[in-house]
Amino acid sequence: MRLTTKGRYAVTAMLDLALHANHGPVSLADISKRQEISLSYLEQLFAKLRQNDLVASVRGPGGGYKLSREAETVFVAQIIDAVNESVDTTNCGGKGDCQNGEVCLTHYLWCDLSEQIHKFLSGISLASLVERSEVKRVAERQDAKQQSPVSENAGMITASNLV
Amino acid sequence: MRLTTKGRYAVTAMLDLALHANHGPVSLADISKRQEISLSYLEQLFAKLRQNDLVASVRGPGGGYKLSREAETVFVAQIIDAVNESVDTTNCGGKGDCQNGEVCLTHYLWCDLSEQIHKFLSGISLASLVERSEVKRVAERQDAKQQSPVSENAGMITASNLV
DNA sequence: ATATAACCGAGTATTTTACTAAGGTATTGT
DNA sequence: ACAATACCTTAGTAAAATACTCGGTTATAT
Repeated sequence: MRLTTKGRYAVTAMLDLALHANHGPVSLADISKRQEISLSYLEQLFAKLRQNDLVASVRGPGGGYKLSREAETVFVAQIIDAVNESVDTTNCGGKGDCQNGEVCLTHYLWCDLSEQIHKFLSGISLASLVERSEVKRVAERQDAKQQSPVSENAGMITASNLV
Repeated sequence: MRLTTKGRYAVTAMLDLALHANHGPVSLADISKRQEISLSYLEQLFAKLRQNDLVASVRGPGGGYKLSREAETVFVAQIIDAVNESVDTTNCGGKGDCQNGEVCLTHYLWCDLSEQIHKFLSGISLASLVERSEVKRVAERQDAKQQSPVSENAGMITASNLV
C-alpha cells in the first residue's frame, strides 16, 4: 500500500480548493502558502488531478484551479487513486501471481484489507470534510495566518468569524 | 502509512508458523524455502517478533520458532505493529503537530482512516486465517512443492532460483 | 506589452526498503 | 566432548521511491 505525503498532499490541496471555491479559481501559489506545500510539487500533483478530470484550470492572471465537479461527488479515494497507483495492499497488484505465478499465503488477506480501505475512502466526499467543524477551525486559522502579515491587500477573502 | 513487503512478510511467516505448529518448532530455513523469503531477512523480522513476545525460540538442532500464544489470540495488527512502526496514516504520528506545531487540514481524516485499518486488522486472528479454505489450499501446494524436489539429497537449498 | 499563472520535462538529494555479509552465541544429538 | 544446528546481532548496500528543485514554455487578463 502506498499512502504517503503525495496522496495526503493531494487530498489536502483538493480540500483547500473546496474550501475556497466561492471566490473564483484558486491559484497554486495560494495553496502552497496556506498548506505549506512546494509549488512545483503541487504543479506535478495537479497535472495528474487534471488528467483524471478532478480539477479544471483557468490560465492567465487571476486564474487557478477549480473543482471539475460538485464537492459532494468527489471522494477521497478518487483523489488518492489519481496521484498514487492505488490503495492496493497486495504486492502483486491484485493479480494473484505473488509467488511464482500463483497466489501467496496471505494474498486474500491483503485483498480484503484493500477493499476495506477503498470502501472507507470512497465514502468520504470533499463536501463532508468541508462541513466538519474540526476542518473549519483549521481552515480559519490558516486563512487568518495568511492575511495577517500583509496589512491591506486587494484580497477579499474576509476573515468571517474568529474563535 | 507503511504497509510494505516487510509487514506482509511478517504476517506470512507467522501464518506459516501457525500452519505447521503441530510438528514442533519450525526453523526459519523451512519458512524461507516455503515462503521464498530471504533467511537473513527473516531473522531480522523474527528478532522484532520475539521482542514483542509474539514468538518463542528453541535453540539447537531440531529447534526453531513457535508461537508464544494461541493462534486464536494473535492478531494481524499486532504482527504489523511489531515490525513496522504502526499502521498510522498521519505523517505526524498521530501527535497533531503536522503544520508548525498545529494540526494540518486533513489530520482528522487520516486519524479516522488509521483507526479503521487498525480495527479491521485487529479483528483477524491467525487462527481465523488458518481455517480459511483458500489459505489451506495454498499451504498444501507449498508443502507439496517443498517435499517433491527433494529426492535423495541431504543438501538443502539447491538452486533455489530459476524461472 | 507585461505580469501572472498554468503547463512541461529533466534532474537530484534524501530516505526507505529489502536485502547481503560476517560474524557471533546458545543448545543438543551423537 | 564437539560439531552440527540454529538463533542472534550489527553493519553495510543496491535499488527504488519520494519529495522535491530548476529552467523553461504557453496562455490570458489588464
